[in-house]
Amino acid sequence: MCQNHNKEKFYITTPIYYPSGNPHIGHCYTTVACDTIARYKRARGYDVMFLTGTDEHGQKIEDKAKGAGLTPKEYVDGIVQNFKKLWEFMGISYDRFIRTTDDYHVESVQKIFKELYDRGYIYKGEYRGKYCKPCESFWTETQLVDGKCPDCGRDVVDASEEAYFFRLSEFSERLEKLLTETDFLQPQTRVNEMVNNFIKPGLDDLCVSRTSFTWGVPVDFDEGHVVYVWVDALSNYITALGYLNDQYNDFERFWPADVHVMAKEIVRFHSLIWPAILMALDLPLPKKVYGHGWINFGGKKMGKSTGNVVDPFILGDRYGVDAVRYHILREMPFGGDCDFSNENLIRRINSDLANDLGNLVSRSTAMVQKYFGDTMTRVFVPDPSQDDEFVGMVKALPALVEKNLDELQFSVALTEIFKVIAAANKYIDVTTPWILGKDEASKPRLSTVMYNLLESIRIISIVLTPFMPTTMPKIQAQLNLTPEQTAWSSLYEFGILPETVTVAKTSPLFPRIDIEKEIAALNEITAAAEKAAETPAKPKFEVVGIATQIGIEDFVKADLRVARVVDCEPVKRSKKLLKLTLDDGTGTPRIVASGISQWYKPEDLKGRCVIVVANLAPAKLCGVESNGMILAADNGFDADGKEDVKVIFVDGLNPGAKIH
RNA sequence: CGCGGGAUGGAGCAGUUAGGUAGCUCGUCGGGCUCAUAACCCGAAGGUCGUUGGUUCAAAUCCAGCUCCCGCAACCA
Repeated sequence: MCQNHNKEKFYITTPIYYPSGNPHIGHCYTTVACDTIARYKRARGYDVMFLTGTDEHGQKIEDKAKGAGLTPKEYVDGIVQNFKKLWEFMGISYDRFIRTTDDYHVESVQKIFKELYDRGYIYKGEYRGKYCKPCESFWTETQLVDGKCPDCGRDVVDASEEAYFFRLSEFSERLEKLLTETDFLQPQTRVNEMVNNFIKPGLDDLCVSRTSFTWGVPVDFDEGHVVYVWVDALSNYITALGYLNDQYNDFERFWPADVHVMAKEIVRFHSLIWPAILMALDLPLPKKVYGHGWINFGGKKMGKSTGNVVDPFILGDRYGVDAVRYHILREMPFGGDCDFSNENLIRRINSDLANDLGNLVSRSTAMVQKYFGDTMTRVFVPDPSQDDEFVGMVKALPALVEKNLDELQFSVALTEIFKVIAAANKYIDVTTPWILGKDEASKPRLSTVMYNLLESIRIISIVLTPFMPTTMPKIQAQLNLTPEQTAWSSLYEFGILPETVTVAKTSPLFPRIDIEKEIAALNEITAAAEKAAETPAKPKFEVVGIATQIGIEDFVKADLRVARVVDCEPVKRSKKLLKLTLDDGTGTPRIVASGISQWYKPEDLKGRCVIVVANLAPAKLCGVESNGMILAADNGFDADGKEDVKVIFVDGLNPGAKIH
């Protein structure tokens, strides 16, 4: 338990992922990035704790499980296996994997919740919101669609439930200082967003318990309450170290975390809520929170099928896991988003990995064999005009890589490494070994040239190992390097490679890919996958359950009228709304906003007669005051699997006619 | 006037914090080389840096307005 305590520690985490679906390339990015840092830090001699895991509670999981006919635990057990399989496949060297359903975590969360309660940071209050009875869900005003439940489209009612709240508002000042006066949150651009959007308008206390679902950690001192996501999920970073549990005993050793890495959409929780919880517990704060960008597909967010094969298993199988790791880390700029396409992936593999790196190793080892046989002994014959610039670049590389990896700038680090690879290829052109090889007298000079090349390849292979942990050892094996000669500490000297070196030639490390054939093949896979996904989904119309019985007196309250659409235009700043001007027979134009722009264009509606709920209380939607509601039917799903909605048209009837 | 990010040669990006000859990768074209995975090296073409106006000797960079794209909008995990 006390081993390694003379070493400096380094604690890095991914978020715990939500297993409501299988892992995808976005999860891969975060995890591969953390893995690369973890490997790098281990190589530099740190005692590393690399944590990942899954956040398994909540309504959504409960629903998904129900849909699949499983218990929530059965459901997440399956998905979690897929996460673990993917991490193994991707070569992720995590030290610990936490599941929020693990007993020790549950135990700790209950204690943390109680501790916060005892300290007065959690209090019992009332959670108010809009409630949809059939869905048993609470919604905020802003989540409602046309004032209705975004899930089922039915009416919602004002309702409240008893809930516990965390006094987040008390931490505003300390949080603002933390964000604006330290480099806690990286990259810096995210700070403005947090401060302007959340701190300045004033932080509200946070609802941290629920009674509307049961799949979660029970509040042990108040039956019926379940700990809501924040305390449950965020605290994984300390419970996984043994905070308030007996499962582990590393909290003193590893906390505070050196860096929490995550995608930008959950930066808010990690830079506001999590520090506040820690402040309330009187615990040290993590040193850094790093929010990276997203992998997009042609500008679209990932998730839907876009004609790209993005299944990491398929890509890894076809091109090698290291190539996929390399590509996503190389492509993602610091702080920004990147576009992912199979074409770019293949291009990058061909140009960087096959042509530049793979071919460099191949031609270098081949020349040693050709001119010296398997074993070469260097006779030192330098030529400063040819050697010095190149050797200087190689010597400068380790420091550059370290600097950029310390700042999580993967893309820049790789760019620097590949500049040296390009310089090595150029060095071959400048020194023309094939000419030196023709004359026995120039063999000594040739041996120096080849030595410099092999030594630079040794160094390149070491700095690339955290990125490509499978392929680099192959290169090192070709040069017969010992562990001492591949240690990170051996980077700081040019000339570690023995004077007498034996090389082996192997098959290409990164075979070139025929881009057109490959894209065609991938498109076929995509098409097949889409077809498979579509087929069972097609006849998708489900009759939703009939709502609670009402009396005639309830029904007649609704005044339904025929109305003619006089004018219609899209609502600015809204994706779903159309603004309709109706003639309802009263002579006064009636403005109604309706969330149907996905299915109807303004010209589809103009002049047609619809049914309007005429006595509905006005509601303001995206700046438009809506007086009433158009009747429409949820018609299940169309051929593309998208929701289908049809407006009820009653063309030919008199505007104003009452319907009963 | 909700908040934030973006708009730079055919594609993808850097450069904008501290204004001073517009850079990288891929692609295209021409040349070189032949050790190598038809790869490597050199060179060329290609941009009024979204738009309008302002500050300045000088603006991709600073200021103001506008257009378009993307994301977020607090209890969504």
